[in-house]
Amino acid sequence: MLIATWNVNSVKVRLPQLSVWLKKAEPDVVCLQEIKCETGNFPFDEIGELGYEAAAYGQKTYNGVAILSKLPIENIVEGFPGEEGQSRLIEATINGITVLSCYAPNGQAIGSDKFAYKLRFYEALRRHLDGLGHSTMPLVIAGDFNIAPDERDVFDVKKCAGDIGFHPDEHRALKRFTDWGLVDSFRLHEKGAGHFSWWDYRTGYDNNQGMRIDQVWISKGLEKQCTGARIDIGPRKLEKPSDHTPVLCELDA
DNA sequence: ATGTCTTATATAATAAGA
Repeated sequence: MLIATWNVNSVKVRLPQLSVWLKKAEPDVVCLQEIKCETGNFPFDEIGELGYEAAAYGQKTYNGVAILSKLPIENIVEGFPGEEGQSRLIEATINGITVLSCYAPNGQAIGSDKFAYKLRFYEALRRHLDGLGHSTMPLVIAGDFNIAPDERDVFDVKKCAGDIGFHPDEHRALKRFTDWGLVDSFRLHEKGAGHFSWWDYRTGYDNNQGMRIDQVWISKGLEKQCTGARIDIGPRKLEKPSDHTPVLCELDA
C-alpha cells in the first residue's frame, strides 16, 4: 500500500496538478492538507473520476484536511478535541489501518499566541493517540507538521536555529507527540541531509532553501512493513505549484 | 526586512495566514 501526504495549498487551485500526479504516482492513499474550502465544496466528483474515494473536513478560507483512497474508507472521524475550531485532523480506517491526515499549526512567531496554540495542539495530539490505543496498533499519521525534526531537515542550521519550524520548544513538542510510538518512515530509508518537502514561495525553489516539515509517521507496529519512503519533488517544479511537494511511504500491507 | 501565493471582501486594492 503506497501512502502519501501533500499540502496542496488550496485543492481548488491545485486540482490540475493533483490530477496529473495521482495518475503518475498511483498512490493508494493520499492525505491532503490546506484544502482551503468548506467540506461541501471539496471536488468529490473529480476525485471520484480519478478512482478515489474521499473523506474531507474543511472550513472557509483556511486549513482543511482530507483523505483520498482507492480502497474503501471506513469509520471517518472529523476533528479532535485539540483543534480549537480549526479543521486540522481527519481520521479513517483503510485496509485495517488507522489513517490520520494532520495539518499542525504554523505558529507564526516564537512567543506569539499562535505559537502557544501550536504547542497546545501537539500536546492534544499526543493525548488523542493515547486515546486511540497502543503503538502496536497499525496507525499512520501523515501531514504537514510544520516542524523540521532535526538538523538534516533544514537548508541552513545556523540560519534556521530558533526560528519557526526549528525551535527547541517545537522539538520538545514533537518528541512528546512521537514518543507515543511513532517512526518517521522517511528516515527508515534515507539518512542524508538536504531532502525537503517545502520551499517558501518568497525565497523560491531553485536555491533549495527548503525544510522537511511534512512527514508520514507510522506506528512501531507497522515499522517492519515499511519497505520504502521518498519525497517526490516533481510537483514543486510544475507551473503554479503548491509550496509543498508529496511525501510517500510504501507499506507491505 | 524582503520576497510570493491564496482566500475573502467586494468589483480595486488590502488584509490575513503561511
